Amino acid sequence: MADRAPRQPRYQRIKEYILDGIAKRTFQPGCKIPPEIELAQLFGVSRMTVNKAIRDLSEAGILLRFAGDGTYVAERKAEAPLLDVNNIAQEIQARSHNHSITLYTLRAEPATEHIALQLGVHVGATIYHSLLVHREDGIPVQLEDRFVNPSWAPDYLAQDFTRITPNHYLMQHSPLTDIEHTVEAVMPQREEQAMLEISATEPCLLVFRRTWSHRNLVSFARLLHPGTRYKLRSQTQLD
Amino acid sequence: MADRAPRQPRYQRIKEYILDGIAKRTFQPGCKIPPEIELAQLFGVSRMTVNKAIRDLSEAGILLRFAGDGTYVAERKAEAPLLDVNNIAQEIQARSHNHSITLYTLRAEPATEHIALQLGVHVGATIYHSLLVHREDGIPVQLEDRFVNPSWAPDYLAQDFTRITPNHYLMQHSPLTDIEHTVEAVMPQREEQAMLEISATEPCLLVFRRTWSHRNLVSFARLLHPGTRYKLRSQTQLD
DNA sequence: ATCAACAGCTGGTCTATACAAATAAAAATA
DNA sequence: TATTTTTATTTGTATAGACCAGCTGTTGAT
Repeated sequence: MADRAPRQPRYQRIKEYILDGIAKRTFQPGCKIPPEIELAQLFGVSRMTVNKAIRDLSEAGILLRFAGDGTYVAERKAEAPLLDVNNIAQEIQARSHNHSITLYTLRAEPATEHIALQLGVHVGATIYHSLLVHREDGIPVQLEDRFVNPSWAPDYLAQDFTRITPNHYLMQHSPLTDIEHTVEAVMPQREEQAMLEISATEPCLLVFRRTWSHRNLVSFARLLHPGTRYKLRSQTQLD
Repeated sequence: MADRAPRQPRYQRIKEYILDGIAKRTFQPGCKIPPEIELAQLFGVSRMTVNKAIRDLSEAGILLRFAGDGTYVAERKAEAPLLDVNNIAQEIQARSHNHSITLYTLRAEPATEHIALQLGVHVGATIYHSLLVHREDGIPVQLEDRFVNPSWAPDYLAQDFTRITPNHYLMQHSPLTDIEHTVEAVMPQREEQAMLEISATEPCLLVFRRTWSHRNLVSFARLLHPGTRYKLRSQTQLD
């Protein structure tokens, strides 16, 4: 039991070499990197080992491979897709518009069966609940109905959510490690129509979002957007 | 130009064997699949070839591997990230349901101003247009209205889209390198209601998708999903 | 000048083998 | 019985070599 040193695979060094080269601009986006056989000689490994390293980077979208031609550095990085979607305040500010919040509810409640299931707590356990509307230049663009597990955000109720967003507070206190989204189209309920200042016939985008911090399910949010005022957008580069 | 037969790699057959087993419930979620060496004997290939097949499925989140133990069928369906929502056929098959297509339109047309803008061609240029409905066990789940740049998919009109999906054809002929999505909630038009067999009051998820292959804007699709029959789902692990 | 045939390069796949590392099950020990 | 050690199994990594298919640039013919 002496050597607990986790021996690093050789292909790892090659991956680092490539990634370093990209970071240091030795390998610029769009340029061709040395062929497998050359890297194999350079590192003193077999071609298949180089292949493993390059293939990994290719599957990760960092490199583009063309049989008979060569391997190229991808132009743009794959962005974390839906991350932008969560920070609506940032989004609005990026458009040079004014972001404001109307707070409707902020309190501790017992968890209903549905909420308990989503948050992974027992029915009746105390959870924190916030309900607020995000506005862009005064116009409602998102109804945020959020349930938080008190264990991972004890000071949640003490925050001033007319000044900072729940998302902002949570990000600071329990770093986001996992997100789950589901998106569907729905018709708004009566109270929701009022808070979003829309008609009963306007379809809405409903986004459910659950966020984890190191395996802990921190919060569960229901984000409702008027169909005519909001779009989700994402751009990704694959391989 | 004799052999247009795209020789299929051997590991592909092994992947299909596994995926079939999962679809047919021979390999149920959580159960262990045969070890590499056994599959190698079964298919008469070397272990490394089996390794490639299993590794691919593992990286896709369909299988879970444990050194010294074995390979297991993943419990949760690796839900496609929102961006992967492209392959609706695969999604349906993963649920062990029947996927079918009703084709409404497949023809060449002059590009309207809007389409030209989206596809990056000149107004009036000839583009290919397909309109079809995807069904899950006979029930419409997606209306696919697609416009394709003929330059990157010359044989598009010759395909039998009741058998393969446009997406499948495009993936084979111009590997996907970039995707752009926008998502919004809308009410369906009259004709759309009919094709999706829904009522005029059912909100729909409208997904615009543009796909690139090595910088070339290949296709522009408008995907309409009945709100009550479809959800987008995405799960992201950050770090 | 244009086009077709060819050769060389590059990645894609595959083999047969080998050893390492992790795990589970069996065996030996306290 | 409970714990430790051993063994067998399984995946992970790695090699050297091989052939194929697609791309590019060159050569050669028209």
